[in-house]
Amino acid sequence: MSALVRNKSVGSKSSEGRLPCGRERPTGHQSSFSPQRREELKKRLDEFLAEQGLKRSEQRWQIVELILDEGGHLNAQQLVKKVADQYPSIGAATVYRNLKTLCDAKILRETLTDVGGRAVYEPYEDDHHDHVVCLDCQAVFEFADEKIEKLQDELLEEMGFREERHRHIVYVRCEKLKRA
Amino acid sequence: MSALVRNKSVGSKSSEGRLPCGRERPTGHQSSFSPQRREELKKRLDEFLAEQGLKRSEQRWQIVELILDEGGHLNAQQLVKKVADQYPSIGAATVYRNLKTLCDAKILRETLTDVGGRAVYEPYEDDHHDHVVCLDCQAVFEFADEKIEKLQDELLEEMGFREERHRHIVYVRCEKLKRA
DNA sequence: ATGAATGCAAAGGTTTTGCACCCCC
DNA sequence: GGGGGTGCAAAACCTTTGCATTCAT
Repeated sequence: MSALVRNKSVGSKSSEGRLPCGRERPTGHQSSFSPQRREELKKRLDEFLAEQGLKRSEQRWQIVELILDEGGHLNAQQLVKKVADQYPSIGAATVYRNLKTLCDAKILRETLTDVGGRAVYEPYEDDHHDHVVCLDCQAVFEFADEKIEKLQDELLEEMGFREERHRHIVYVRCEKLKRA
Repeated sequence: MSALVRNKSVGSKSSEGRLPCGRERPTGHQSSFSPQRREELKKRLDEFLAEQGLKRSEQRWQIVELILDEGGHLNAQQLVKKVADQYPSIGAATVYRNLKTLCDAKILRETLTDVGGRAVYEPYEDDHHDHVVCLDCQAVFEFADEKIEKLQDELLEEMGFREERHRHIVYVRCEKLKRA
């Protein structure tokens, strides 16, 4: 089918191979990046920092490593918590400031997929995709379908608008997952 | 076409027939409810309150009237502000508590269409629709398309999920509106 | 040494909660 | 009169900002 499905991210405890709700992850799930991808992203950040005259502080890299460990979608609070656990001396303000920098560097991008309406950060990629979010455990999956996008654009055109960007989120519940 | 387009709501100053950005509203826009619809909704609320053993306080009805005046989508802060303007003695907590009650009563429903990621309340209706939101002026319009919904459900099915609910928001910008 | 980055704390903004008082049924 | 509702203030949250200090270059 036309659906490009990449279940590659998840909520708060990625290292254990389980969803936040305690279930096994769906097969095919990538809980963190390949070493190559990690290096690529760090190199990209390095270049950005150099270009912009910004600095390579230790905290910056510690935060980046944690984000890369996570491998997928996470929101600011999750990251703040993760950082507080690993590096108690790093303050929340630093995390927020670095999230902003990482978005500027196009290492991350902000999307609004969170159940509570908060921003979720995901690895920046040029391809577009939308999200499936579990209302019970906050796990986030991705989906993409050009047919839907095409219909949407035609519809907006008819309405006299032009899409700037969009967000299409489908909510599901753990208990009703047929797999995982 | 299959698109059911009902441009019936808008941001903060509905009484003036203009969008928040100062433009004229698109033709066909309904800035508030018909007297019949208002009565129907108030009756529905009345019944709900009676059923639940809740009370008909004056403040409750004042808030409801303001919501009905608005006629469309508004978020909690907009309502708090509106209430503070009209009835300075009503506190914000009362507004929030009543918003919750109105959702329970299925007079309103919560959707997450707001640019800042905050909940927007809209009249509860059994039909489903999605939203077009202007990033510049926060105006909210509705759209619906069964073809998109059908594709979406098929796709989710393929992924092994079952939709609980969804949110599909297309963002546009005032400067680029071809009409309005 | 110069400017960026950090940590801390304070301030902002939004929503929730506790509690005494009020008032609808 | 009893329980829901209100108002106020305080508390909870999350995020941003100011400022002195530290650190990278």
